[in-house]
Amino acid sequence: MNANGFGTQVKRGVIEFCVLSMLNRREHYGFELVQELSRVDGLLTSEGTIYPLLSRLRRAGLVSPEWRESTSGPPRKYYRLTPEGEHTLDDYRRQWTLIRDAVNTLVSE
Amino acid sequence: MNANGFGTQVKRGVIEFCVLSMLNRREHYGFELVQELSRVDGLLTSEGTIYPLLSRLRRAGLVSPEWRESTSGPPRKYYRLTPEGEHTLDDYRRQWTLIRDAVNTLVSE
DNA sequence: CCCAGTACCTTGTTATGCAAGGTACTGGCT
DNA sequence: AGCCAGTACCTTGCATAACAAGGTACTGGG
Repeated sequence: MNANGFGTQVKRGVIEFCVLSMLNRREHYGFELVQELSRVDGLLTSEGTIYPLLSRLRRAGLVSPEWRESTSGPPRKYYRLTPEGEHTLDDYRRQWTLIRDAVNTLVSE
Repeated sequence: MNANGFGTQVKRGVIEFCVLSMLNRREHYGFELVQELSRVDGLLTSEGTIYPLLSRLRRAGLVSPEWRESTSGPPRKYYRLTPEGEHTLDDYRRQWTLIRDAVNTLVSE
């Protein structure tokens, strides 16, 4: 609960920020987000994190989903950012920069 | 719950990292930590965050407290890092660097 | 004499990462 | 035919931590 705790806690909110950014670049479906995030060192995540997150984002009106068939498996639910999602992403970018720089300053001494 | 949510969630764990770093530089008492952290843009925090955090750190053996009199008010509980605390701080530094760089990469496109 | 400041603490609410489990379809191996 | 791994969606329950709000106790100034 300690060795893993730090990563777990910091990821709170950071994951949401990352997902919004990825959806801003191009649309993704949930399973794809899990795989791409897990490939990044330090952001290992799971379906139990991403699917509820996507539901929250949809309920908040930040993303909109669209079912689409796949030739190689079950249908996929693609998500893209809404205008409100873009606005929120801008907000998060500012807050992330603030916090990141604050931490770097406090910690580098 | 959205405008403030991001900051709140990202701070989870980040605050612990900051406190450990500050205690590594020199000993601090709780009220002092609240004031110094609140002076930093983006890390605004409160006693309801810091005191429980210090208790957790003490129970985990990462910090050790020491009461000391003050000439200008109630006695203060000064905390300093234990050797185990220093070890944990090194760990957190590595994890923070990983996550910070991962987020910066994912987000800057 | 009260009120603001310093300094400690706790309780309850809320949010969210994650493990674990469930459904359903496809394709390959034996 | 039978089975298992992979793809893709989802939910429930647990543990954790930030924060608001409230409580205690001492000090010094108006």
